[in-house]
Amino acid sequence: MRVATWNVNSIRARVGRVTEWLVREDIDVVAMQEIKCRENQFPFEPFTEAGYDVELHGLNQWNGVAFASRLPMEDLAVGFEGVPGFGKPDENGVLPSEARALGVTVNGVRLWSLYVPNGRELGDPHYDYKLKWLDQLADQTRGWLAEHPDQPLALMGDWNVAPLDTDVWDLSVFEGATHVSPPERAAFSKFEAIGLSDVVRPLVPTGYTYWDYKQLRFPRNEGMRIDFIMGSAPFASLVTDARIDRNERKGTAPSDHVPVVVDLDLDLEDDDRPMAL
DNA sequence: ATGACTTAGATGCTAAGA
Repeated sequence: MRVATWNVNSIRARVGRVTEWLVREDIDVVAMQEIKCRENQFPFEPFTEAGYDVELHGLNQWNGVAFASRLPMEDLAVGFEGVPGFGKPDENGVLPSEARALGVTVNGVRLWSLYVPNGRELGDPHYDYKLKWLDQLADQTRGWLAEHPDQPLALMGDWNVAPLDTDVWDLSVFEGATHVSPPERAAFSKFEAIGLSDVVRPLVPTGYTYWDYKQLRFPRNEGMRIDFIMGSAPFASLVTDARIDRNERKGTAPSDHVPVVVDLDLDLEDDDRPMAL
């Protein structure tokens, strides 16, 4: 099973590129972020024609997460329990919830499409929101892992954190900026502490997943590695290959992020399982 | 010159991205 994650930066502006890529690259399931539309605006037809079903969570022109899959998707989860909100409180003091998390199960593998809040600037309310959002996600994931210790799980998406100094092209540019600050990196490392690991990094040690549209960042290869597939131990044991599709940053009207892909061998798990028939 | 892209909506501007 070939699984991918891709911040598409508006599915309506990119649907041709995305569906052509899915077919060309033989992708079974893709988690998308920043679809930037509601369900009644989503371009379903090109996906259907390409053989993919779509599940999505989109509230307005901001954020929005989705899955496209040519295998059956089950157990849809919109957001996660206790997900923090952001913005103007309603009459009950409740902050609006944003469309940043969607879960599905495919072939018994639990998958999440995640769009972690950007944070904007250190000290900005959005920065605190980002840290709380990650903390709550980690807490929920820890509980889920305890309840389903043998089921493969992957948290996939745009994490908006560069965990290593080498995940940005020039650390000095990021002094006092988001994405590299110690609290953000601590929030990211909490996922490793509960048993997840970046399943792509061992197979693809270098390379970025995002380049800003401005200032010739892509031609100069001044990018950031911020899109990750964080897998549980049972998920990691299925991974046979991984890649970052840098070519998708080229050509006409690209997203500013590129797809991250992993290949899973679902039979491998059965062979390795001591209690297998 | 405090901006150099790109997107969507409330469009001829603003907000947001990272």
